[in-house]
Amino acid sequence: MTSALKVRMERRVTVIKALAHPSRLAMAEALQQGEMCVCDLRELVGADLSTVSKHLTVMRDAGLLMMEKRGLNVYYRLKCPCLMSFFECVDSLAAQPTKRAKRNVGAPASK
Amino acid sequence: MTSALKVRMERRVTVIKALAHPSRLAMAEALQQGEMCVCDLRELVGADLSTVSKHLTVMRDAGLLMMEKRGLNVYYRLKCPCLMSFFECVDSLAAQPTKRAKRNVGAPASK
DNA sequence: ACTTTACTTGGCCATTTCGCCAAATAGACT
DNA sequence: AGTCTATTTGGCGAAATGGCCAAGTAAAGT
Repeated sequence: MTSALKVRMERRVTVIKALAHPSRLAMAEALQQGEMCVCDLRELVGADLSTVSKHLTVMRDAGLLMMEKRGLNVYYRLKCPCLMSFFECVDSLAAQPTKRAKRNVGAPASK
Repeated sequence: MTSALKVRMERRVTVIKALAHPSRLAMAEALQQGEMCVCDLRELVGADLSTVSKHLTVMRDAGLLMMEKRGLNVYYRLKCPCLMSFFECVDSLAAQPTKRAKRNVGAPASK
């Protein structure tokens, strides 16, 4: 892999990895409706506040989110307009029951 | 997080994780030009053949790729038509220099 | 100034992912 | 039958990721 290609891929991977977790994905989807504060997002995913905060940091570092402190609350919002079509693409793949049969390869075809 | 939401997010995450690695991403991009055999993909990413094979398995399990054996070679091709617009979305985010200042900025250029 | 509320950060441990090597498999060739 | 050649699989250590607790920070209220 050439150095230039590698750099380009690594930049992409940073963004993709930021979405590669159920809680982060759920938060990203929810934020399509508009900004939310950390405590609302915490309620959505039901994890420890510190865990949620770290997830948000990952997404922010990747450039997915903006944060803004107003009063005691910190509000996050999406930075990109294209997540919707991205999710549609992912869902079209996720819908397929494509996972290979694991372990039991030699099983009799009883179906 | 409701159980239904969690399941939906986990399915998405499987697909997204399959793209969340520089080598896998580079292979997915290359496969947009058409099918390639494992040895070609190995040359592209420059890793051990066994490593490449495992990466391909991850993408296949996620439903991103189809495989077909012809003669001695195994050919992989993309299963989805929507990766292009997905990459455009990701790149639009990856282009921004949004990463917060990290601890060690003086990173080595490349290897 | 002290307290509360809303979050972030540090630390630690468990789990997952990655990449190499070595061994197994499968089709083609002799 | 054996022997290539192409690829997959098993195994293992190293590195990255995730989640909880505890401690730190910052704005607001008293």
